[in-house]
Amino acid sequence: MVTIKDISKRCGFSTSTVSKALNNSLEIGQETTAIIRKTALEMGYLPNTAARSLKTNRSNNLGVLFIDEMQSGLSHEYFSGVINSFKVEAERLGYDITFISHNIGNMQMSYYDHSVYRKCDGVVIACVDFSDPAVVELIHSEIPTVTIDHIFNDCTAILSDNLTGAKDLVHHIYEYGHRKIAFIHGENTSVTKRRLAGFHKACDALGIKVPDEYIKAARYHDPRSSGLATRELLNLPDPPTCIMYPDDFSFIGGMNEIEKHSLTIPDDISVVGYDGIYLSQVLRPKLSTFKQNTEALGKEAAAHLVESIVDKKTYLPKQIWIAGELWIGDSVKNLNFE
Amino acid sequence: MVTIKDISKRCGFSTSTVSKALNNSLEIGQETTAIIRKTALEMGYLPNTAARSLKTNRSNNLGVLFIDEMQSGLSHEYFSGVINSFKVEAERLGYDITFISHNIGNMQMSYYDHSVYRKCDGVVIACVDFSDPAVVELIHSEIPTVTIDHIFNDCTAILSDNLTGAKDLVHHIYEYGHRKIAFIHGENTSVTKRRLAGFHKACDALGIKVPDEYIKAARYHDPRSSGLATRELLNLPDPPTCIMYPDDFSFIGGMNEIEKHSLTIPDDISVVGYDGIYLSQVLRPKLSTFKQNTEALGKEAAAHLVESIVDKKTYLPKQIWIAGELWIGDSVKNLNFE
DNA sequence: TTGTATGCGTTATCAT
DNA sequence: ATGATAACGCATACAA
Repeated sequence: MVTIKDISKRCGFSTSTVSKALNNSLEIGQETTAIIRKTALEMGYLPNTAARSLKTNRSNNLGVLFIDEMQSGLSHEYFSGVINSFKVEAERLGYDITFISHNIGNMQMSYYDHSVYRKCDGVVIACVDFSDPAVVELIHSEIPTVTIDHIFNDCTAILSDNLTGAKDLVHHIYEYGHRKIAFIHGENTSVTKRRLAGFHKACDALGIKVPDEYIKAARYHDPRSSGLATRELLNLPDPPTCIMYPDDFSFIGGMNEIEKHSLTIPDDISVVGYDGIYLSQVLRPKLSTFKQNTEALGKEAAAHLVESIVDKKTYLPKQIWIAGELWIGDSVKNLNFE
Repeated sequence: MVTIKDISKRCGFSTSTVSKALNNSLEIGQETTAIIRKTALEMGYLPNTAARSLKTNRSNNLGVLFIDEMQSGLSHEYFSGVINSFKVEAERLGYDITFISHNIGNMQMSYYDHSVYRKCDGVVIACVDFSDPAVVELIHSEIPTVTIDHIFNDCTAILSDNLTGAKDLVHHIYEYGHRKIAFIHGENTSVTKRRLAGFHKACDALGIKVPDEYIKAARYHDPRSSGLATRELLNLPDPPTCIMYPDDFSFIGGMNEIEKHSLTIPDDISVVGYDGIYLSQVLRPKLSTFKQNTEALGKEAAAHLVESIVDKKTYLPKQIWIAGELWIGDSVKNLNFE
């Protein structure tokens, strides 16, 4: 391990001069800086992050906290898309990422503790249940945080535009002639609230009456609960002609249930998903869905988190809305040509 | 931040005693240890990883290096499955994970440099192209490494049993009456070599002759190239009755091509995938495939990597083979009842 | 503009 | 069994 001391010896400047030069300090003469940087490069110098971190209390490390209730981990395509994009942007900005979780070894610790333990300069939080006290503790701590899809006071939020998403879907379905639209929603989170609001707003605007029994609760990313909800909807005396699902993945549960009823999509029943995961585009019929821009979500999250770290004194929390895109597939029957 | 010093003051023992007690050193009396650990807990002490790492040259941090040529990142379900399982086991053993990559900020560094920079105690490597010199450099360095699906001398390898996988698929296809089996394979890696070997061995054993034009090269996780290969196969004067794909994901390219030819799976053409990703099970017809045990792969990788770190002196590199499982779907037509 | 000295929090060596 | 002290590599306050 070549250290600042080694460089210092090699080129005859003191360690502090070397240190300053390597940090592009303006105190040091240009020529000196050049020499020092050159020898550092030649010697293959790498800063010792531990020493630097000990001294500066910064780690160039960003924490990533994500938990979904289904424990899908990285196989949750929406989250993994966001995280991957977050990682790319974080690395571009000079940060590594560390996953934050409860238990490390036999140490039980809170998310906050883990973040402190790893000296994360900031943490991005994406999860379904933002009411978890451990999550709240972290958000209200002195550690800069950015949330995905949830608004906290004094914390920047990167938000997928769920209101518009739900609206756009309803409008699309309406344009195809449907008037009996059911909505299976996920856990009662702010995401769900906004989607429900978008759904009802659009229905109101279009003059569609939605019977209470057309609104069913299920869970995100859980085909089973969406399957059950689907069954209830199909068994209704006056069933809907189109079902909106919590997400593309959950729709699979509905799909199986629809198959069991010997119904065909979209001829007997229309459906739409949400997310625009890869799967949605290779199913037959292709699923109509609302594509969330995971790439932009992750990138913005990293950019704002880093900004809030660097400009800690002046940074003001923001809410960044990320637009999505309606993807029209073949899962909604066009009733206009009947 | 509560430090050892704070604990030392509070309970009247020296910092070194406290340090030893917290590390369960046998030098310290049981009673003393108990007192110290209790106050540490009360005060909410968390070790400072930077200081510890600076002193011990260990970080309790494992590097994860994964690169696929298609840049799919975490959306590559096979890798993300392995990594997620790796992460879970690593955390259980007291390690955090850090992603290793080339550029961090404006620093260009090799994978090895990055691993050193982050003081990784060990690195797990999963990628398509193990011939990359930067990967080889890391593997041959003093940093303990474990590879996934590739064997290097003096480096533990966790290997999915691709030979058996290909064999099992061929046998299944054969049992369903097929004799004209084509194989679209991925890049020329050791994984591909083993699958090809398994394919040919099985065909030989079953007395199947495989014309050269039934073997097509494509790329893993790349629907486009598999689509092209599929087209070539379908346009053959004597086309195969069953096509084996590099992986489930790539199969989608073949599926589209088959659709374009107005052929139906499995009535006109049978297919099998590889991997057993979620997608394969919700396609209609359900894809017959070989499920790789990503969970076991990740877990074993973490366990062996940690073992090689802890028992650095005595550890001997191993090769761990992980069995998979044939998943029979509906994508291979049973010709026996024709 | 450059150099000297100090301390971040921890562990390890050595002495008691 | 416990304590004093040094050192890990770096950044910085201060001196020159």
